[in-house]
Amino acid sequence: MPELPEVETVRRGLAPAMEGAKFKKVEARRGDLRWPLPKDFVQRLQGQKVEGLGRRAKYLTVDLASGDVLLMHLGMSGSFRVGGDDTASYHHARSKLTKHDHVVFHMSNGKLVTFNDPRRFGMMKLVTRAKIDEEPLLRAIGPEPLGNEFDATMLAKACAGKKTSLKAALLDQRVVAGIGNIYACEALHLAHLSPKRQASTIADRKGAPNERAKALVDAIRAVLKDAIAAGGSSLRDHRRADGSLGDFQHNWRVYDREGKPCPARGCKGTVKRFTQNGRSTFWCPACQK
DNA sequence: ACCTCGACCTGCAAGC
DNA sequence: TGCTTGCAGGTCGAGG
Repeated sequence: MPELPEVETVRRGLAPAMEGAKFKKVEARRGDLRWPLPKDFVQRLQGQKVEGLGRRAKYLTVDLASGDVLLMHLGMSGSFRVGGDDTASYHHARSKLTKHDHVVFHMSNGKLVTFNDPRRFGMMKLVTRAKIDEEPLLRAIGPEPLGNEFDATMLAKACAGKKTSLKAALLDQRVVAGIGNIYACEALHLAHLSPKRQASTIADRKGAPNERAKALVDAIRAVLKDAIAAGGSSLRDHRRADGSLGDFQHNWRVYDREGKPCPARGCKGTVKRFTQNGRSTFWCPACQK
């Protein structure tokens, strides 16, 4: 379930298992993810020390002492599992593998980190850190919504002149990083803005932000922060017995709540669903203008 | 250059 | 019970 908050939660869950440790052994059990794993994938990882785990948009970045960066994306159905200390035998560890466990990292600290992805829309790739600014997958990605550079001025400038809908603009990773179908719906609802509204209407003719742009920036920040906080608590308190990461409880306002009462204060509306750019949009026509 | 849509995959729930 | 259909949190790349 990977939009920015989920990926950030995964990053925080993986950090204690990976940072400072080396890849003792890497198993590429199934290399045909979104793109094939490079043939030197295992060789370039094994023996390398992990200096740190980062995130850019919905990508996880693993910085290696070699100067390589392991770039990973969860696609639609990717998740990680952190196994307990691998003091048991290799064969015991193997016996716990399940269907769709495509890549397994045996870390030098005994932790077992397993990537599972039924639909295989996820990906892993090795890039050179010195050339990461040239990486095509990252090059065009817009500002981090929780970073300092993201504000109403930026968002309005990115949306100015756009003929497409506000929701489609939020899903465009070049406009702002890390928002997916759920948090686009959630942020628009919190900001009381219609997903159908033309994106350019959050800016004036010169591209300067109006009140809508400001409300949307605040809403985006709020829903993402809340979701990360929920993920963090889930990581601490409700972590599944098998250590799965990337899957936790949400309390959505409108997403997947078709027919339910609108949660906005004082609104008597009902949550509706319709298809927009091939994807489900959930919203309240009564309070989202 | 912008925008929309198909394609990539598997699993699951709902309907008949 | 079994079959079919539609839908799922992403995003690249083709084509208009």
